Amino acid sequence: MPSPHIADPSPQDAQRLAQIRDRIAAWYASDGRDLPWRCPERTPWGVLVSEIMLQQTPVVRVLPRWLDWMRRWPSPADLAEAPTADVLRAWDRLGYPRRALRLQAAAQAIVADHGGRVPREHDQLLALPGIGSYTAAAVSAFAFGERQCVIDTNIRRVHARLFSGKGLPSRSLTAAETRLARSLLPEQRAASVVWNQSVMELGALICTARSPRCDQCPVQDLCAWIAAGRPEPEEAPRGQSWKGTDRQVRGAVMAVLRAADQPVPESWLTRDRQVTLPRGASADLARPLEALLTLESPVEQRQRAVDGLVSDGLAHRRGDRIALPG
DNA sequence: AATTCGTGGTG
DNA sequence: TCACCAAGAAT
Repeated sequence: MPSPHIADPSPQDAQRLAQIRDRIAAWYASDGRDLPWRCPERTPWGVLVSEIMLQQTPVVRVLPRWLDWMRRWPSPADLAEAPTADVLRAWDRLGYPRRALRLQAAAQAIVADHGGRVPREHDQLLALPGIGSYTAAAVSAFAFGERQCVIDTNIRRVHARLFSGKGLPSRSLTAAETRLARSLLPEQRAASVVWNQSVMELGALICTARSPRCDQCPVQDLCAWIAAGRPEPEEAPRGQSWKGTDRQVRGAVMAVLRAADQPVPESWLTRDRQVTLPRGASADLARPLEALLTLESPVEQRQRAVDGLVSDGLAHRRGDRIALPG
């Protein structure tokens, strides 16, 4: 039964922790992915963009969007002055398009308050729109090499299994988890960066949520969860509702607006089962519009979704038509 | 603390 | 097939 190394770890625990660090670091050096936001030429801005895009979004989906984005807007100042419609279209289908809005707002704040350079300190990053506790720590650590306690979903899962012997972490981050994570973080800056990065990568590639590849894990023999016989997770995950919700309609409306090269009549977005396409509608407009119009959602729900997008700043009303802002 | 917010791949 | 899941943040 491994103790959680909170205050005064025993020599045994200290030795086990040192082994864990070394092995995971060695595994990361040989098996870690070669991602463009990890290459030596990366910029703090590139790291920040990647962290925002990667929120709740798989790496494979982010890769092509990140490459285009960095070529088009290689600095915060470039993004700051871009038309919002361009930003939302470049975001494409990464999901949660409010992130794109906040990323641009963050770029504008970086220009206004930090001379156009991404700040390196946690508190200053945290003050930027769309940047929370995780992203602030991640940018500070991965872009600037600072010693930060990074806690994301991967790291939480590895900690839960390796040190706490649980199948999965609880739904929300607890104070005990944060304490544990702090106690595990190496004192030296360079070592702390490697620890953050390598544990996160282990969670992403080996210690996965669904079917972990324990046979490939470098610390299999040191894992508290395996020692406990891989017990099932305690609380069942709560599903993310989607079908028949406003989110589904918001997504469909955004798809139409992204594809449209001119403002779209609001009635097309809200009338139930309207199938007549606008005269001269392009093929790009027709496809998502058709998908939207066949959604079995009440007219009132569609109206609510449109209103929500407008009030969130993701869409703009011009008379009875709506379009992307900017 | 519990919800809301997109999108698409997958076990 | 269909929940579940993916480098969370804001409220």
